[in-house]
Amino acid sequence: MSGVTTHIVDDDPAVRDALQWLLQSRGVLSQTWKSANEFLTFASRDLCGCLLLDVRMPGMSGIELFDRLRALDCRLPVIFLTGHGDVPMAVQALKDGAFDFVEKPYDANALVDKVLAAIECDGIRSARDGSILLLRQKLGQLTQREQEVMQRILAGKLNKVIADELGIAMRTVEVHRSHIFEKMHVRSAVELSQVLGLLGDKPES
Amino acid sequence: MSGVTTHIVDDDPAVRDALQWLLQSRGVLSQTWKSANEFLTFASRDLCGCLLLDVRMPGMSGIELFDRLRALDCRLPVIFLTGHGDVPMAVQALKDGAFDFVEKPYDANALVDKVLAAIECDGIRSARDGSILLLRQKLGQLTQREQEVMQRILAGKLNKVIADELGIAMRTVEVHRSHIFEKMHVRSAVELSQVLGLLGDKPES
DNA sequence: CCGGTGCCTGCGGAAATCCACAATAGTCAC
DNA sequence: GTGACTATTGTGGATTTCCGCAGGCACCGG
Repeated sequence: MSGVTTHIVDDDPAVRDALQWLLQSRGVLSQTWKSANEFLTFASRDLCGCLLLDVRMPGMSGIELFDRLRALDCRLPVIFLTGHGDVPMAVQALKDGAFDFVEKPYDANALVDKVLAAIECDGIRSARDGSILLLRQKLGQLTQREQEVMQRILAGKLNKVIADELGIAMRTVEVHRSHIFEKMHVRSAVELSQVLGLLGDKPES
Repeated sequence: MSGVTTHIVDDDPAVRDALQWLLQSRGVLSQTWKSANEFLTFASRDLCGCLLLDVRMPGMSGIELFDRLRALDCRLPVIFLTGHGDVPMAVQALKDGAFDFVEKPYDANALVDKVLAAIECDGIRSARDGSILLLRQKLGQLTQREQEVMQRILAGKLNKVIADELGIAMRTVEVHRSHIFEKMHVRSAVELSQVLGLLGDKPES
């Protein structure tokens, strides 16, 4: 597990250093990358913190890196930095889920504030993602049959009906039911439906 | 109930007419307003469609109108139109929840597409808002006591425990329970918790 | 005063849930 | 083959839920 780190991707060494120094002066750990590709080889789903991304770079652009990260299911909040941005580009980036879009030259204090906000936002997200992951893990422990039964329990069906639908004895349904509760760490169908409520919701922020 | 309408707010008559004509040519009904104030007197929570908003206007600016509408709980998706926009302004608007931010001169086809997207988005939102409203209405029909009981049912407590906590007989709890199910139009505690799941979720889109 | 509503309670029974104990059978890996 | 896991079923009983029937008490508006 890599800690909370701000990843800086920029082809200009001076910019990288300035940003790293700025963040360090405010107590924010950071790591720098010379190109989109370099970061991409390192990127994974479970990074924590945020990403400061230059738009215009030789090779892969920041925008393209952004898209690729999304494809890799990397949900790190992204703050774009650019000296040659225009409104449509900023709008598109934000609509695609970027956290912010800042023009160079940037205001140091404001930028740090944005980074801090992004980090906090990511903390919330990753906490929620964690509990969802745990939930999926528990769900994965369920047998095929148990999942079939669970689905019908959540539909509010009586054990008798479920047994009928699956062509098995009511007693068997009861056994599955108790196994489900045990594996999902809940003690009633109500709790179960509440816990599973998290899954259906869209992961917006 | 006013139907799905695109509201155009711009101080320039030529722009208003051009936009209205453009939208009409693509089958989108619209209504025009000469100023932010004029629209504000008309605005209400239950408008349907979208809002095309000029940023720079004499008197109240589009941004300010936007803020006021949010304060009035008017959730109409807003597309900003401006000839003098900059990146920070666009970023701020989008982060505040604007649907889009378009520079003049605009591309006619692209703009109409954005309007259509906004209208569709609003349709989804208003449908969800409608069901939430209905839900709150049903909740409002519940007696004080019934709400207390419901809360404990959702906590997964047994009737016996609930009776104990409220200092009443178990039979009474049962009566409340059945009244709750009846008023909420559900037939089990599981359904109840699922229906109420909609309320807890943030209304993002 | 009377009717309506909300809140509370008891009785008794049908139906459903929960659970311990006990057992059969198929699959799969070691 | 043996052991682990899964699916299945049964018996029997304790507990809980659900519901109709019946009644009491308080408050409030006509």
